[in-house]
Amino acid sequence: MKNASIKDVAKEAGVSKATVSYVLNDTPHQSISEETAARVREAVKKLDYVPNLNARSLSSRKTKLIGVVIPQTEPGREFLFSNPFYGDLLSSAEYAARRNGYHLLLSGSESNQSYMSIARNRGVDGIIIVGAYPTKWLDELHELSIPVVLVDTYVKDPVYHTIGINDRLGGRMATEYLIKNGHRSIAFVCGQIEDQGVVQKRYQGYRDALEGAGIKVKEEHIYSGNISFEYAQAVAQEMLKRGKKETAAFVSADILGMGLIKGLRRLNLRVPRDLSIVGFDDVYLAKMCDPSLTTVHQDIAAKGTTAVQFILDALSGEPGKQEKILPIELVERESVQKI
Amino acid sequence: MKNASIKDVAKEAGVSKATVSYVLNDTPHQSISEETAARVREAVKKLDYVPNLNARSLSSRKTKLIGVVIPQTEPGREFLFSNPFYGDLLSSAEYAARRNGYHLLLSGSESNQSYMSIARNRGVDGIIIVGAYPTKWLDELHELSIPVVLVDTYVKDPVYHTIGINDRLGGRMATEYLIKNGHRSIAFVCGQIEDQGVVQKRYQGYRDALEGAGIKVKEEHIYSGNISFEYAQAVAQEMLKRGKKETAAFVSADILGMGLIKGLRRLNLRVPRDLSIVGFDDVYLAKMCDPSLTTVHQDIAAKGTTAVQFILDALSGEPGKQEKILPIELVERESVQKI
DNA sequence: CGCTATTACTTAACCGTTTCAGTGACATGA
DNA sequence: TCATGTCACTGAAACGGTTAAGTAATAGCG
Repeated sequence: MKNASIKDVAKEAGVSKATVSYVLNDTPHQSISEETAARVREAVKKLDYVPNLNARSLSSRKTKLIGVVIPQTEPGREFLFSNPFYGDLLSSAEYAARRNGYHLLLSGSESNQSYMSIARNRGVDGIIIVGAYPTKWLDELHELSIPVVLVDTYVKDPVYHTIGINDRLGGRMATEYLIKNGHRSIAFVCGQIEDQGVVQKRYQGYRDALEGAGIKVKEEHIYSGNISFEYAQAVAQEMLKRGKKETAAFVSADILGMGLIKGLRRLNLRVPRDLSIVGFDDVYLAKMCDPSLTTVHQDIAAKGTTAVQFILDALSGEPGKQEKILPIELVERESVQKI
Repeated sequence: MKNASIKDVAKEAGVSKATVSYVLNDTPHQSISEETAARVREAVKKLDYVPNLNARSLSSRKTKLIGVVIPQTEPGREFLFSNPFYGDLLSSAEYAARRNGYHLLLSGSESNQSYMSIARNRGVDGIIIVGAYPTKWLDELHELSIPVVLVDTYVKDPVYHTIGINDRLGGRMATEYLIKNGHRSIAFVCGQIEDQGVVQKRYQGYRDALEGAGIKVKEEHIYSGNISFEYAQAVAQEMLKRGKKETAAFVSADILGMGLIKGLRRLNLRVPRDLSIVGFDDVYLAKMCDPSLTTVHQDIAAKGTTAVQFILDALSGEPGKQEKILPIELVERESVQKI
C-alpha cells in the first residue's frame, strides 16, 4: 500500500506534475483554471495523497523543522531533564511550532556535535539553543546560516536572537526579599556555575543584594554541586556539618529548593521555621510542594513560544536580530519567615 | 558558505559519486581499494562534507526519525505535559534514540491527524504512541507499514508492539495496601476514564480490591475530572462537601496525589492524618513532596528506552510483535497511615 | 486585422543521495 | 589460449518534489 506520489496524482488528474504542485501550493503568479484545480484536488482525495516532506525539503531547501537543543544537565546522566523547567519550555515550544506547521527535532547536547549535526545533517530551518555553552561552540553556529535563538545564554556580543530574563536582577530581588525579612546570613545553593550561564548571573545578583545591605559575602555560604533534588538534599546535611549559621537560602532553581526542604525535613528541621528559602523559575511544582515555594517567577511558556516566534519571523524574512528580556516577579508563598 | 555535496567530494577525490557513497557507507559487496577510500575520506575532511539526510532519506526511504506522539492531556490546553510522567518518558526515549543515530520527532496529539501526519508526511521510520486513543484511530496506523509501538494503550487484539504495566494489578495493589492498613472507605481520584486507557484498568483494580475485601464500591467515592494538580486540589473541597466519609484515597497519578495533599492542607487537613493517599507512577517528584507519596512504582525510563528498542528491533528485521509488561511495585513512603 | 499580453498549462532541470547494471582490466583455471 | 571470475570502479536512473523557462491558445487593444 505504497503512498501515492505527485506523479500518480498528475496522471489521475490528467495534468503534469508541475500543475499539481502549483495547485497544492497555490503558488503565486501561477494561474490555474478552477476546473483543473478541482480535478487535481479530486485526484488528491481519491488517491489519498500526502506530499512527501523529505522530497519537498530537498528541492525547496526548507524542512519545516526546528531543532531544539537542551543541555544534558548532568554529564553522564542518561536523561534530558533533571530540571522540570525544560519540560515546561519544551511543551510550549512544541505547541507554538505545531500551530505553524513546524515540528520540533529534539536533541540533548553532549557536545556541540549534537546541534551541529541536527543543523547540518537534518537541515533544520532554525535552531533553538537552551542554556550555557562554551563560546567557541556557539561561534560555530555562525557557519550555519540559519536563524539561531539562544535562550538563557549570556554572550558578550550576541549575533543571534536571544531570549532571557534579567537573571542578575532576579537574584537580587530574591536575596533582597530575604534581607527585607530580617535575614543576614543567607546561603546560595546552585548547580554548576557556568561561565555566561544564568546561575552565574543569579549569583551576582545575590552578591549585589548582600553588598547593597552591607553584608559580607562568605565563601562558606555558597553550596555548588549539581542541579538536582538529590544534591540539594545533601546540602541540608552539609549545612549542619558547617555549623549552620544560615537562617535563609536562595536557591538557583526551584528543584533545589524542594530538595532542600526535604533534606532539612529529614533532619527534623522545618521550612520556613528553621530556614527560609527563595527559589527561582517558578516551575509548576513550586506551588505544589509543602511549604509552597516563594520564588522568582518567570514565564517559562513565553520563553518557549517566543523562541519559536523568533525563528518563524526570521524565516519569513524579518530582518535584524531580535532580543527579548521577559519580565520577572517575586511571588510570595510559604517558604520565607520574617525574623 | 554552502555545504559541500557528494558531487563536490567526488570531484575533489577524482572519483564518481557512487564511489563516494560506497566508501562512506561501506556498502557490503562493494569493493573499493584502500587508496581510493583514503582519497575520498581526505576529500570529505577537506571539504567538511556532511551527508544530507533529507536526500538520503528520499532515496533510501529511511529517515532515521522516530515519531513520538504524546496525548494533549487537557483538550484546549496549550501544553504537552500536564503530567511529569511524559517528561520522564520522553527524556529516556530521546537518549536511547540518539545513542542509535536516531532523532525524535515530537508531536502532541490533537487528533489522529497529528500522528498520521508525521508518519506520512515526514516519513518517520517508526512511531511511538503514548496513551489511549479511540480504536478506530489506531486502526488507521495499520496502513502505515512502519513499526508502531503502543505505550500504555490497551487494545483488544494488539497487532502492534506494546509496552505497559499491569495497571489493573497496580490499582489492586494500591487499594489492598490501604485496606491492609485498616481503611474501608477509600476514594478513587482520577482524570478522564478513557476507554482502554490505563486509568480504566487502575479503576478496575480498585474495584477488585474492594470487592475482594467485601467492601461495596460507592459512586460517591469516585472523583473523576482531569489529570491536573488543580483538579485534585478542588477534589479536597468536593470531599468535604460530600461529607468526607473517606479515610483514604487512591489516585490514578502522583500529580493528583500532590494536588490532593495541597488541597487538604488548605482546609487544614493533613495527610496522612486525615486522609491516607496512595499514588501511581512514582514520578520523580513523588519523593519530593511532603509527605512523600506512597505510590505504585513503575520504571518510566524503561518504558521509554524499551519503546525505542522495539522500534529499532523491528527496523533491523526482527520479525514478530513484541510485548512487554514491565514490573511494578508498591513503594511505601509517608502518605499512608494505619488506622 | 495584426501585434502584444495574458492565461493555462507543460517540459525539463534540479535538489543530494542510493543503487542497479554495466564495463574494462587483470587474474585464474582447464 | 580462451572462457570465466573477481576487482574496482563508473553511468545513469530513481526517490518525490519545486521551479524556471517555454508554448499554445485566447483576449485585448489601437
